[in-house]
Amino acid sequence: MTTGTASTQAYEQLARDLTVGRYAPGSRLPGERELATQLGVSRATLRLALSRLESEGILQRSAQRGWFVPTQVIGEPPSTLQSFTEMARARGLRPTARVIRQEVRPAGMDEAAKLRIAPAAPVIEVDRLRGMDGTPVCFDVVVVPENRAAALATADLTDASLYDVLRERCGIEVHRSAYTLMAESADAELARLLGIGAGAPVLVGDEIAYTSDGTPVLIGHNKYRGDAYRFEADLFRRA
Amino acid sequence: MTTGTASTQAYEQLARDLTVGRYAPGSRLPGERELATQLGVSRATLRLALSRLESEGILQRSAQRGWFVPTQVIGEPPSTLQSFTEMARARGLRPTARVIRQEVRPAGMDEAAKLRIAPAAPVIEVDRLRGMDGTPVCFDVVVVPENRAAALATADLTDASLYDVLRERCGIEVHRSAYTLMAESADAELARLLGIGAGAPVLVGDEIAYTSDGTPVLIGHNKYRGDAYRFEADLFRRA
DNA sequence: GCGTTCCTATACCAGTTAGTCCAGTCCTGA
DNA sequence: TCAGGACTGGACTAACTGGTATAGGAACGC
Repeated sequence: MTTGTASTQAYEQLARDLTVGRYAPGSRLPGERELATQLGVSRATLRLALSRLESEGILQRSAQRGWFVPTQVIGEPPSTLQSFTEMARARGLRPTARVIRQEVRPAGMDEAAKLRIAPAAPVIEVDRLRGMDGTPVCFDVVVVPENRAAALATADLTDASLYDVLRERCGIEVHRSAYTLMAESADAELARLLGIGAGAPVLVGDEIAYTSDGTPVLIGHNKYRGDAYRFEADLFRRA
Repeated sequence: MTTGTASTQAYEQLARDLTVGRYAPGSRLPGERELATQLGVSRATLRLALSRLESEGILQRSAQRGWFVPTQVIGEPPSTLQSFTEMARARGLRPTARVIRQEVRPAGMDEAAKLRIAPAAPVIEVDRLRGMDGTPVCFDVVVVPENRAAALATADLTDASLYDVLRERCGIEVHRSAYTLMAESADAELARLLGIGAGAPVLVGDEIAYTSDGTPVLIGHNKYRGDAYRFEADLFRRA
């Protein structure tokens, strides 16, 4: 006989069976009761071995369904709206933002149409230079109706997430954004702000953000350094 | 697997698919039997998830007919996968495509990884110059595993929709694509093909397309003229 | 002696599965 | 116009699943 406790032996036997390919990836193992009988241990002991295999990622449990051999496939994230701030943090970088302009002014005709407000109704415009770890990456213009987000006019938006401010200070929860992306060349002013050469490629994103009831609440216009930013999304094909 | 019961997982998966626009508003979902298979749960479990979605107003049931996505009052179409061909037709333009290269070659290391095939396994590469009404708009490289789409190697892809050919000739239905977009400058060769100046901005899209069971079937690399193409998508914020 | 640790055995619970049967809906072809 | 077949969701059952709790036996160190 071998050495070790019964649960360790069961663990090792299962690990062997799995590496040897006794159970196909994606398949379900026999039930705990049957497996325990096969291995000659009690169910409680078997479960210790199974839990150990799960903690090592060799097995996956699914309550009331069974134990499964993992498939190598990892699920990709669905297309999701991620703010610049969140994106930077997800990459372990510190998001920064320098406010260049922050003022209340009358809405232009197309802005009013997009935001479904009266022409020349007051809007707040915030221009910011956004970066990661201090390096400028994006020039960002945001326009919000003043009657919906008055607090934004005076809030300190330096290094802050605008989405966070909208949610916490104005009670506005962005749910969906219609995005348009295109490639342009940087003009002299933008090139200076982003620290790139004039004519360098920039990724231009236009956004209209909506709350969950479909009300437009924000117009965004972002110009990203072409060499420092990517845009990712999942798209679905209709059945 | 993640956490929670199977029915909760099915519920969450369906909710994700719905917010992300996998099923169009007003459309019918696949039958319960097929949907259960797709989600890897039994029909009874699926029905728990469906009932929960119904109680939240996310789905509507119609006995003996099917499950329907409620039509939204407001809102533009959600992010949906639209081929170049479809996009051109939707704008009343005639999509064109000139085949520049069409060959079978061994897959590179990263291609093999993305397509989950063996390194150096044969793949079909198709390079095309695509346009609308004859004006070149996009240089398009597509890589597909040869064992899944042998017919593609010999098909005439001039002015054809590659997605259509994949579906009709190879039985491959693209369901989801992971997209990455960035801005670059055109090099001399690309500038010549697209008829733009060297250094002009181009919108570069990288795509990995999957079937409904999550198998990667296609790598796409598209370079669009910055002044002739926009990319549109709807993004959703996680609940 | 005692307590600890590991193991066995048993029982019950809520969730899940696969299967069957039914009635209503829809499409197609005579 | 009508009949039939294919498909739909609705409802139900029996068997099975892992999750949990319980009680008791066996080996070991002190």
